[in-house]
Amino acid sequence: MTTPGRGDQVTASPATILHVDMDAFYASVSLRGRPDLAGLPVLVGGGGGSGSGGQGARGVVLSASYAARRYGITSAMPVGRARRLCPDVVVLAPDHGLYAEVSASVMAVLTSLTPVVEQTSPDEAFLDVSGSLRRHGSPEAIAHRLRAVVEAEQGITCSVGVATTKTLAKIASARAKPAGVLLVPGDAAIAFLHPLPVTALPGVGEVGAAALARMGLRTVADVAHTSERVLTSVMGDAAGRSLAALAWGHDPRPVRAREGGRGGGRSTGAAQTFGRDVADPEVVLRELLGLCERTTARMRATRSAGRTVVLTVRFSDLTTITRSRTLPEATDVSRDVHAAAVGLWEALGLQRARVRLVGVRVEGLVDAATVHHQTVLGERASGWREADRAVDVATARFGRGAVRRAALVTSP
DNA sequence: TCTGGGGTCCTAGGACCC
DNA sequence: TCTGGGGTCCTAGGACCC
Repeated sequence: MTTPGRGDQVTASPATILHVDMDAFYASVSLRGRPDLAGLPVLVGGGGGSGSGGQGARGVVLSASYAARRYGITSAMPVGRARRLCPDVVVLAPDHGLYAEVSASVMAVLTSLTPVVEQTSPDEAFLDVSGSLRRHGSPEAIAHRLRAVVEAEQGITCSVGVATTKTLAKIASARAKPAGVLLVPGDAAIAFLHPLPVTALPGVGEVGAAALARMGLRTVADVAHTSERVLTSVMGDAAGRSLAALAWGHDPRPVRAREGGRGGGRSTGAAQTFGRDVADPEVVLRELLGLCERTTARMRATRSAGRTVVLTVRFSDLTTITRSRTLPEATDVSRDVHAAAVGLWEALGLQRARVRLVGVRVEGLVDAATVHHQTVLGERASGWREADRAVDVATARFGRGAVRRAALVTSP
């Protein structure tokens, strides 16, 4: 509790929410093991095109070092374009196992400062430190300490925003980069927020910004002084309402500690861009089988099952369609998902279409334990579930690809 | 020689039920 | 025997985020 001294503006709430964001996370982690590359333009990315033919030309930048950013290289940019911007850029393949390890270590540091940690991605988290002030000092002191500990223990830097709400803390951490701490006290929120461009608000991307610009709205202040009715008419109901609130710093969402991060999620899936566009349906179908197995293996590993199977097809002109089918009961059986996906593919009736990408997702995930398997009278117990388990066990022991469906084994 | 892969959330229309 | 409107489910597409 604060002791109200003279002149203390007793404002709504103190700034006790922290947003921690690792700086150029994947690139920084990969560079730890390569001191010879320190300070050089480096990007993590590429890969891509494990499908038939072609070679990594279709990769994008996952993360770029700050030296690389000075050449205009940004994440999500095609690697080819990055190379044109900076011919000397060093391209490293991603190491997701390592990133997961470092991420867990960083989250452990955060959890040592407060139990209220909400991880939102491998390299970002919100903290509510209102219960930790007596033990660890002011929110700003905690932010500086956390930054120092992460850097000392993990050899990578992060930036921290400190504010009264999640959105303000997130905007602040972005403005603190790299390796900084930015505190936005409650009574300074509007002065901080209003001069910023609308794209500073989470949820406003290229399309949203263009729509707002057509009405002459470019800064957060412009949005703040526009009625919610007008905003919803341009941006849609939900986005308009949230925009009207965020522009005045309002954001009631609490920081929610996640229980152990167990296999939650509402959907899961996999997609593959071919190294070269594919016209042969057999190739597409073979890829589809692999994608279904990858997806359902992940579901079994997280003990989830789902009912809606979604097929995604992207054509050579980049137009993308989705088709979905909802099953009578949730499943994690590879064969069920595959059957639905193939049914959706065949219903498209494509003739000689040039396919760039296929994907499979399963939506409406629930805890697999809650799914009751009614066996229809007279139907033989299928055994496919047991077959999947056997594959999972073998894969765990011998690695991915140890066991494959006959259709996946390409003959020489 | 453009634009990956993993997700979340929202919208909108039609079916269907009350 | 005219017909309002709400709720939910399903499907398709799109914006956005990391």
